[in-house]
Amino acid sequence: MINFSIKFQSGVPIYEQIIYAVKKAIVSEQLRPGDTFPSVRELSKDLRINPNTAQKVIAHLVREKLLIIKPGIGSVVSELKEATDLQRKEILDTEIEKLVVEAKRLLINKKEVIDAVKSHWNLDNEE
Amino acid sequence: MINFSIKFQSGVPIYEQIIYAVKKAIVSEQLRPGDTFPSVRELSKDLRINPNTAQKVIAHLVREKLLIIKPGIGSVVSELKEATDLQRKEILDTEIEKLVVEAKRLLINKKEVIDAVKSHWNLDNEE
DNA sequence: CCAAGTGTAGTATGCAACATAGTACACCTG
DNA sequence: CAGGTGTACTATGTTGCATACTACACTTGG
Repeated sequence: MINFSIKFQSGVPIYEQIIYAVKKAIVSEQLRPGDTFPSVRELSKDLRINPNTAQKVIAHLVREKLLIIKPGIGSVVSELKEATDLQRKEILDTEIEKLVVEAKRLLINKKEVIDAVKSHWNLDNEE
Repeated sequence: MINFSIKFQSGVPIYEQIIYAVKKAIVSEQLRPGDTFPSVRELSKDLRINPNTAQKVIAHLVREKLLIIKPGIGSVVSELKEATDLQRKEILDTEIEKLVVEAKRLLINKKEVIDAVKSHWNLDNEE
């Protein structure tokens, strides 16, 4: 049984879209630590994607420590981990800089951006 | 003469890196409206990239209305334009949601994120 | 006028990523 | 021990990226 939803859109790799959907589900507590996660074959069948693509998704999520492999069983949602210094720098420096540059070039106010952050922080329950 | 700097890093398309560097230069006022921008051939020579790639960069920037073509002359930095509703939605909804999801999964505080936004907003003069 | 520079368009090649299909193996569970 | 699990291959087709090269219509500046 699948416990998150996806609407595929072209232009973005399928496996990235799935990974993001899973992260969103975890962050919004639709998926909680300890919950079982679909196996490679189950995921590929339910989402009608290739087993290789499903395997790619799970491998990524394991490498990012969002899933833990239970040999012979499947995988399980893990507890959230603190960011490494490198991950922290990537977000707070690189990613946010990109966001600010794009906002500034489109003449979007600082307040609008910060309000949007606050807004998304409090409700991650979209559709 | 090139009036912005780039350090290429692998994994990201060259043309995207250049586009971003130009945006950053404009936003930080190292490039101002009316300034002349390198021609396709000049850009390809100075950055040692293929003319096609340079053309791709300029075409993108023109389509985003950051440059204006002066036929026979070259191109010129344009005034910043207000975002369309679609661009505004893309940033304030999609992009910021992605940022928040990634921050939350890495247990980064809301305050840290907002402070980083404020910080990047005031000084775009790195290195 | 005209040489030189401009943007633009086209063909072609090599490379890598993405998604697909199919097969196979070692492992653990029930 | 049958069946499910993750994992690892090979292979194909498509797409995007970067390169090389040629060509054309345009405008500038001498």
